[in-house]
Amino acid sequence: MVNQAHPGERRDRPTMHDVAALAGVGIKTVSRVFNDVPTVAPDLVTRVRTAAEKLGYRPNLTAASLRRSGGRTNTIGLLLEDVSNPYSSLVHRAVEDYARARNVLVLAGSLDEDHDRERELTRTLIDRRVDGIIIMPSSDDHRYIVAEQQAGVSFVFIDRPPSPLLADLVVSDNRGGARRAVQHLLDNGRRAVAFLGDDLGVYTAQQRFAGFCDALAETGIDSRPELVRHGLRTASQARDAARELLTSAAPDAIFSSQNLITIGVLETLHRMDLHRTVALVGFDDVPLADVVDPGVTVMAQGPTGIGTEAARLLFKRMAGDASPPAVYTLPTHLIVRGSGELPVPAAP
Amino acid sequence: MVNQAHPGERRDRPTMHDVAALAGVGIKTVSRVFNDVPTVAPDLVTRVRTAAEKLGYRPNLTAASLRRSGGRTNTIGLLLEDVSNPYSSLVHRAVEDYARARNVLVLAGSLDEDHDRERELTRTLIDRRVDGIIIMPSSDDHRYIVAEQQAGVSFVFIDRPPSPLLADLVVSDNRGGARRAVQHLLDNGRRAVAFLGDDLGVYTAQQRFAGFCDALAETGIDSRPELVRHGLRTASQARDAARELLTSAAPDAIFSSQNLITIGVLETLHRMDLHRTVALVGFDDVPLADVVDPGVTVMAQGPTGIGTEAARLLFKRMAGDASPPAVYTLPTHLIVRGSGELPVPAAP
DNA sequence: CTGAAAGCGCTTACAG
DNA sequence: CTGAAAGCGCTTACAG
Repeated sequence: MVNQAHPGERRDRPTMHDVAALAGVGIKTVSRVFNDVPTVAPDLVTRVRTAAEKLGYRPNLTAASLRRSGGRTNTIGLLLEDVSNPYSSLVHRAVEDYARARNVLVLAGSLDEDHDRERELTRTLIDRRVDGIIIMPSSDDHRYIVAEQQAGVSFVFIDRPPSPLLADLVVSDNRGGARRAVQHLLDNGRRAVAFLGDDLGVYTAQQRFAGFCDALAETGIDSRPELVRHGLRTASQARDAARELLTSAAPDAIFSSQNLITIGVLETLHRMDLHRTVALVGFDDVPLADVVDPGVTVMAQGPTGIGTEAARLLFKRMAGDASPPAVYTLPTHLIVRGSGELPVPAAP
Repeated sequence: MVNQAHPGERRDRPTMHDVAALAGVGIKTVSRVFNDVPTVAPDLVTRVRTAAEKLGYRPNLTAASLRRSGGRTNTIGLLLEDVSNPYSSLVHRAVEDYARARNVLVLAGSLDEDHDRERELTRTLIDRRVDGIIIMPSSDDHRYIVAEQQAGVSFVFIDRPPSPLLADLVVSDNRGGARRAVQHLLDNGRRAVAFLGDDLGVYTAQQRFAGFCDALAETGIDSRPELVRHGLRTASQARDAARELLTSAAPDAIFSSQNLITIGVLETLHRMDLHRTVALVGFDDVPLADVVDPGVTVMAQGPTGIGTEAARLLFKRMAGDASPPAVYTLPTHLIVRGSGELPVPAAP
């Protein structure tokens, strides 16, 4: 009778010893075969592979990494604001693709802008001995990474700088992109441009607000505090803030500094039937931007480019590059779709 | 002079031995302290914690799991169609939250509907000795998981059944949901309802098409092959297929069986200015569905519910539950927003 | 080219 | 309550 496995019956995993015994070789030979060491005699390779196949042997990579010089686990950590955020998840995919091509797996986690969670998750990743970490940080003090870097863990920051600047940073040109977005509204005849943004403590919000101010200053327009709203974190907060702002002040255009905010603003503009009157440019692209009427003009970032670049830098660091930390600024580009180019109503 | 760390200088990580030596205890005591064993004398706990703090000691969890009974790594794998797909990424977040609350980390990967990639990534996860795997499968033969289950790895499937049914499955009520969606179009006076869907080899596409047929049959409407398009995988393919279908046939309504397809169809309806004439109901919610005019009526699934339920089942299995595999069907719900309820034009 | 011994950083099993 | 020995499944360093 065949040794048929009984479902549910627990069976121990075979180890290198089992394979070695069945193949009639030493375990070191099994190790060589599974690590593709070329100097093993062909007939031994065959015997080992046959035995392994028969036993259903699979090497234990975590055990392997324990003794390996450098202790590399071939795993990297990726800490995002939220893995389900469209922007974050595109970064994630780019990092995954880059890593997978190099036989490295990605442990991803969401920080939700929580300082403590950043520390806690970083620590957890360290305890698993990841080889490197790509992080979209939520805290503003990163001195804790120094000890990890000395222990051999590489870091690359995304979107927001580590403080102090202890590791590479990959960012979009937030300030320049925001300036060009607002300039676009001004070029289209708008004069009372409102700003809706995230908490100013958030680096990107800060930079984009600075770009907003740059554009106004260059054109010689005074900034009007009643047209500015900070501290918006969700689409629904943005929706409410937009309604309040559109009711209390009279902007003729809105610059929304982030995709969730753009979505909230859009909802309000449509509800209040102002979508053909008040111009809108958003920072960061949004899904369906093409389908809404008018289409949403945005200053787009390239999450894929950011993820790929961050992964490239991380692997370079993991390979031993010890040059000083640098900042990599990626360009943004304007996608014109209609909402930013509405005809200005004739003056009364 | 303080022993200031020199940046860039590589420094070995302290181990339990180092902590034990500094604290003047055995390594087993250090182990007990870091595992919160309550029977350690308070002063020893203090000495160990102080020494660990001073050395910057962090336990090596991968080493710990090696000897631990059961060899648990406190890591699970999550294989999705694409981590950057809005639906997949919401499932991911739900799984992450459930796992994190239990001190378990998630290794996520994208399968892109590729059979080989499923095998390959599953194998990679196994080689890292994950405790369990949640998978949205792309292949149609899952006998390979039996050996892994016997070795103690738990599996839960999402969206599509394993074949044969070797593990738990969590799915939306695809067939029933599709039937109700199409019924909704029929209830609103539509009679020539078109179907746009993914490859029929994909389980969900199959089920949703069956639901489409159910609704027509119940109402006594003959199915018309010229109104059906299968094999659509991307938004742009759907966009083109919709244009071709709307040109060649004359549907008065469209049921799009998936979010990317809904997006493609929407683009075409708007471009051809048919969005107020041809009714639309999509399966699965899409972003900005509220903002488009008319709003997009959808039969929504709950990715968060699916992720949470899958995680709950996986942890139950990992805790030792050996009951027979079961199918968990989660309800879908109709979100009425306008596109499915357009007034029917008066007959000529 | 091959393999026996030692060791990676922990936990288990056991003795005191 | 505490610790010395053995072992998890591999790789390193070394001898033949």
